[in-house]
Amino acid sequence: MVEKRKGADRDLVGAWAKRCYFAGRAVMDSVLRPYDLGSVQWYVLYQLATVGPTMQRDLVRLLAIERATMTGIVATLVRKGLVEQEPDRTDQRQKLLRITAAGAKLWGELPDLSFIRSVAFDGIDDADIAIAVGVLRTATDRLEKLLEKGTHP
Amino acid sequence: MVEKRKGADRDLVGAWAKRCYFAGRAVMDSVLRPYDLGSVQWYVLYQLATVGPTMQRDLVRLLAIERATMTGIVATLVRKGLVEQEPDRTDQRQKLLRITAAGAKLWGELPDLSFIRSVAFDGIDDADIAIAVGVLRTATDRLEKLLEKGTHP
DNA sequence: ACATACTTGTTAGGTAGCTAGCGAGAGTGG
DNA sequence: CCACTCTCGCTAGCTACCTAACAAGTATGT
Repeated sequence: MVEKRKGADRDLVGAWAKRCYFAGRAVMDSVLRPYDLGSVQWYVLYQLATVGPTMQRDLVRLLAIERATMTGIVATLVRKGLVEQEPDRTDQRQKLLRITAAGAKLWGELPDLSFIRSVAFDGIDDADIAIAVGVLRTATDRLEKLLEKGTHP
Repeated sequence: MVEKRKGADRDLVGAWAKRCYFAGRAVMDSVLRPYDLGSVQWYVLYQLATVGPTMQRDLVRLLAIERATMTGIVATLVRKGLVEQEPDRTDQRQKLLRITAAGAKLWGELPDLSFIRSVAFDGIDDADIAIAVGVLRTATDRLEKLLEKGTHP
């Protein structure tokens, strides 16, 4: 009876990964809305506020998004006056990102977001969470490799 | 040594859920690009081709997206001539979606996408997949409930 | 019968992702 | 030294997600 439809959950991992991602982002967005900040903008500010000035291309790698996507996010933060962008002295192609005084002030006013993770995962067995991470990581690796091969003749 | 940092994986579930979702969508998009179709457009076509004419608001519920998002996706499919949209006779608010001849023809030419799930999950223990689904579902439920309470005073 | 409330879809505007293609700067081989 | 290639960021244009506000149609309560 347990074997009713073997592997039926395969169909669901992707769907739930999507819904979980969007649910988490929705909570984050709703907390950040009063501050007129998006979730990825928050992450860039987090990096610049807690780690320090960072090269734009390093942030691209950290967030695992495309260069073009980062361009837009940085442009928004610069437009709002929260972040400064200046060319590196030795390599003029790269740009260094630095939080501004206004950005640091806003960062100080933002609420702590760690409650989101608590709500989502408190009480769930750590071993189960480790298994979930393993499944997602394996699937992602395989899909990303497939994509590489497919596009790179 | 295993207990090094209890619950460290909590920080990762969200990140991997996101990457897994985007990796899957990227593969889907790259297969569908030659046909000038996006992943959600594919799903709408799938529904209309295999199940039959469907009310727009039912599709909204099936895909768990907002009405406004669906408006855009349907508009694109109508513009391409793949789908027809007509008001229901008894309830003029609702709109019925139906695949067109051109849509059915295109549907017949599309490749099978099930290989994506095989690549992602083949060889992974079914029990582990079930656990992953459980973790994602639990976290999603809690986040969605939190959001409901927060926005609905 | 009519005011009120709910449902459905649309419009407007914003966030976050993508590809394709360009240009400028930096590195490399002949 | 010059051509070639690679890297980094930007632009343009697309998909897919969201909220907020509105209009039209339906349902409901007095």
